[in-house]
Amino acid sequence: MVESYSNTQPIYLQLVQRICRQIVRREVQPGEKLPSVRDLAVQFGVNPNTIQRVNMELERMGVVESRRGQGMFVTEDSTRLTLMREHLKEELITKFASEMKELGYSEDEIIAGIQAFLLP
Amino acid sequence: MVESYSNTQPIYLQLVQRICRQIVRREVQPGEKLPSVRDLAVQFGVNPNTIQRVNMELERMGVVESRRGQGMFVTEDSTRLTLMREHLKEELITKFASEMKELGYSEDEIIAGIQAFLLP
Amino acid sequence: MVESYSNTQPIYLQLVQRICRQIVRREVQPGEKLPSVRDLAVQFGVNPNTIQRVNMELERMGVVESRRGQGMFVTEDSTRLTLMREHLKEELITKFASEMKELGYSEDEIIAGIQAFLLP
Amino acid sequence: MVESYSNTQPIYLQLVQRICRQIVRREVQPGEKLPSVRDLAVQFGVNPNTIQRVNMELERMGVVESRRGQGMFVTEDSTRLTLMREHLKEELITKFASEMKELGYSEDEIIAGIQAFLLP
DNA sequence: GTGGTCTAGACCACC
DNA sequence: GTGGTCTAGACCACA
Repeated sequence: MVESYSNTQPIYLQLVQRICRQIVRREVQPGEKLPSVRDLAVQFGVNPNTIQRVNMELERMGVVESRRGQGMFVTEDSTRLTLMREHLKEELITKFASEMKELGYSEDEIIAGIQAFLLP
Repeated sequence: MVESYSNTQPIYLQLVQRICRQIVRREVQPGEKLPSVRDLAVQFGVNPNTIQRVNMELERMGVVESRRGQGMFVTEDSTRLTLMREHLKEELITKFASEMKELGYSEDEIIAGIQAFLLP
Repeated sequence: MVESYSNTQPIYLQLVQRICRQIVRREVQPGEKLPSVRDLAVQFGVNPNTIQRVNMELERMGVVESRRGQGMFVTEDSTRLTLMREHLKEELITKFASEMKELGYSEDEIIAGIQAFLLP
Repeated sequence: MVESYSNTQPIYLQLVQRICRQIVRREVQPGEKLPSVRDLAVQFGVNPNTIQRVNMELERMGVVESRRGQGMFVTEDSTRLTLMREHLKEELITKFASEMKELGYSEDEIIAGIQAFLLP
C-alpha cells in the first residue's frame, strides 16, 4: 500500500489517529489481533520503529494492549471503546464550537454550513 | 504578558491564527496599524524573529500590508476581509464535518452536540 | 482461569514469585506435589514452555525439587523454607527502606504510612 | 561520567526514575533548565534517542516541559511536584505493605525491620 | 514468530 | 543552539 502523509503532523500521530478511528468505528473488533509491527511497517511504508511508537501511544490510550510474544490486541473492554467514542465526539465538538463562537459565527450560520456539507 | 503555547503547533502559527482572528472579528479595524515587531515580541514573550515570521505570513495571506518605514497595517480592503471570514468559516466547517462523518457520527448527533455546547 | 499479567515483568517471573509465595506462606506444604506442567499451563493460561522455565527457576532457588518421572515437589527441608522466608523479608525491607530513604522520606513518615495502610 | 545499568529494567526507565527523583527531592529546582538532550546523552553514556524518550516520559508525567528550541525545563508548578512526592510515597508504601501483608509478615516484624535498616 | 529496547546517524522546524 | 521525528539495522526476551 502506498501512503502519503501530511507534512505538518508527525507520521506516527497520523497513524495513531487512523488506527484509533478504525477501532472506534469497530472496523476492527474488540479482542482482535492487529497485524505485527513488521507487517504494519510494510503496509504503511514506514520504519518498524515508527509503528512501535504508534503502538505505544495506542496502548497508553487504552485502546490496545500488547501481549508479549503474541502481538497487539484491540482491548476487549468494549464499554471503554464506546466511552472513548463519546469522549472523542465531545472533544471534537467542543473544540470546533468554541472556535467558531470565538470567531463570531452565529449558531444558525454554523449549523446551516454543516447541513449543507452533509447533504448527499 | 505570560503566555502558554501548545506543543504540537509552532508558536508562529499560533500567533498568526490569533492575530488573524482579531482582524476577522474586527477587533482591529481595517487600516489600523499593528504594534511594532519589537513591541509584539515583548507582548507575546517571544523572539522578534518569530514575530517577523508571523508578519511575513500575515502579509502573504493578504490581511496586513507593510509600509516601508511605517510598520504593518491591517488591509483596508474590507470586502477582502469579509471574504476571508467566509472562507475561514467554510474551511473550518468542512474540516470538522468531514472528520465527524468519517468517524461515523450521525448528523443529528453532531448538531445536537453543537447546540448543547452553544446553549447559554 | 483468566489471568492478567503486568507488562513490565516477564510472565514466568511473575509465576515464580506467585508460587514461591504460596510455598513461603505454607499454602502448599513441604513435600507436597505440584500439579503437572501441563495442568499448570492450563491453569495459568500460558504455554507449557513457560511453566518449564518457572520450574527450572524454582528448582534453582531450592524451593522445589524434581523427582524423575514423578513430578515437582516442594522441598521437605522446612528450615530452608523458614530461612527463605527471612531472607525474602530482609530483601524486601532493604529494597523498600533504601528507596524511601533515597527519596528523602523521614522514618516517621514511612512508618506512619505503613501503619495507616495496615489498619483494619 | 561512567554509568552502569540494571539488566532487568530498560535504561530509559532507570533514567526516568533517576531524574524524577532528583526533581522530587528538589535537587533541581522548579523552572530550572535541564541539560540538553545531547549533553545528557554524553553524561549518561547513552544514545540521544534514549534521552529523548526519557524526556517524553517525564513530560507525560508532568514533571518537565519542553520549550521548543530552548530546552527541557522542570515544571514551575511546585504544588504539583509536592503532590507527586506524596503520591509517590503513598504508591510505594501501599505496594510494599500489601506485598508484605500478603506474604504473611506481621506489622511488628515489618516495622522492626525497617527501623533496624534505617538506624545510623 | 512476537513486541521492546537501543544505537547510529540523518534531517527538520523552531528560537 | 534546541527538541522532535524518522530510518536502518541490531539485539533481546518472551511465547
